[in-house]
Amino acid sequence: MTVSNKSKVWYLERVNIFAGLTPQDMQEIDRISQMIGYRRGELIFLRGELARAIYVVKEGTVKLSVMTPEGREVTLALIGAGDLLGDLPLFGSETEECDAVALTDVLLCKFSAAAFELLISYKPQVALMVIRALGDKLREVRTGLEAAHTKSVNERLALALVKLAEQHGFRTRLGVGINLRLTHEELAKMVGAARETVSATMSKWKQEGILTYDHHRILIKELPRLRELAKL
Amino acid sequence: MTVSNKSKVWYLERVNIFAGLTPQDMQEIDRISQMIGYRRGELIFLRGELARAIYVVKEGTVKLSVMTPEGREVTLALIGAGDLLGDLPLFGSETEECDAVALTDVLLCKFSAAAFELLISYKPQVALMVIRALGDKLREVRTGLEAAHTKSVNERLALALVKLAEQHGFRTRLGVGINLRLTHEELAKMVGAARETVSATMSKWKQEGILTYDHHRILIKELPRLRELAKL
DNA sequence: GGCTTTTTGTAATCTACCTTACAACCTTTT
DNA sequence: AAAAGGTTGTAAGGTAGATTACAAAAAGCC
Repeated sequence: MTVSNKSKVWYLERVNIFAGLTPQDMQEIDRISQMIGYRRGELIFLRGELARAIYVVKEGTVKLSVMTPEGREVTLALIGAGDLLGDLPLFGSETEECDAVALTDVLLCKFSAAAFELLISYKPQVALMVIRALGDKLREVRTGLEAAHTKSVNERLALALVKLAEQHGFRTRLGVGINLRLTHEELAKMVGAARETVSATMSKWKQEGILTYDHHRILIKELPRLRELAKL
Repeated sequence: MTVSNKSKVWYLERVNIFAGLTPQDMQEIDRISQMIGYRRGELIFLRGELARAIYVVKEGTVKLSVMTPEGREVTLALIGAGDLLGDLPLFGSETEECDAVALTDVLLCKFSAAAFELLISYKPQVALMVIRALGDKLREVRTGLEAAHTKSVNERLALALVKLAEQHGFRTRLGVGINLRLTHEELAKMVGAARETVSATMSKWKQEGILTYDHHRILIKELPRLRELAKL
């Protein structure tokens, strides 16, 4: 599903990677990129595919995951608006290293490897922002690894929910809502746990009034208590 | 311990980040950088310190770790020759996010944040190599996270040893040696396990002839079998 | 060479969490 | 409306691996 090429600039202005560029620069970026939309559930790329393009997420969120040889899925990251997506040769890998699926309807800005590389070569500002974005990702995954090695499943779950609330949540009168239609199964894959354990803990927290959920929509009612539970 | 400033160029030539630069470029890098040595066990920086410099490892290996609030240490990565070290503002963080300790005697090439940023700004080639280096790191930590979420302690230990053999090992007639003076405690912090579990497994593998160790020096005798055990 | 400190080996508990197993429910399809 | 498929709640049983606890061995230090 390819979207009209007009007025991408409007979107691009609020993207991290391109922050602080002049309108002319934005038009140049507009020229060399292409807008692509995906529906919830659609596949963006698969592990092992030739990495021919890099994407910047404009709207929506993308799930990055890998399949173990035994067929278990592990979610490595959720990529939201303003983030980079893809493992292009530029980043040191010929092929994609993860599967990418649209978790919501998604709007992506697509660059060919060559175009992006060229852009970086004569817009050092963009290079710096890419470096910063990668640094942020690295830090986030490291936090996840630390958690996996030292925290209990419940602590990791609380941590994941806090992070979701911060990065994808929206304030309401009753608390922070998360609109990603995450099933307990999905949460389990994010924290590295069995779905049953996640269900048990979620329903306990629901009873304790820390959060609610319905139709795969989570509402965090007491974020501070969740923070405590995450030992953060 | 600061080392003489002469003839750094000789070293710099074999560093990933600066691969493919001209001799003039190397001299420019020589001019804006500073060589620093650390002894085994010395502290390079601590989490929370202002990140004022970035380092490129010339020789030796550095351990990156974090301390949990409860006082447990988690090893996040070993940084070897040619790698980047440090969380400078450029990467999106004002302060260092980890502790860095010299695991062997180490020789580092130190850049001030400003100098490095400037270097990147007018040497896009360097920017590309930095991006590649960060991409590699990211992929490595993701593999670790996947392992933490799906593999058993023994599989993770086997995996860590295979990686050590590949990245820090040297071939001998009897197998691949690892000269990092790693105690079982250190191995445990790398794979997220209790030291006792690591000791038990190591001594089992020693008896089975897969590896030996003595004086904290590990010799992998049957790398292929270790790969099997890692389910790789 | 003796003394202290660190590292290793091993074994007996104990527990968090996975696995297995259903039943109820909800959602989408026919 | 019924059927099929996916999601959730809950509980019993099993196990990997943490914890605790020592003793032996090695390494660094005086």
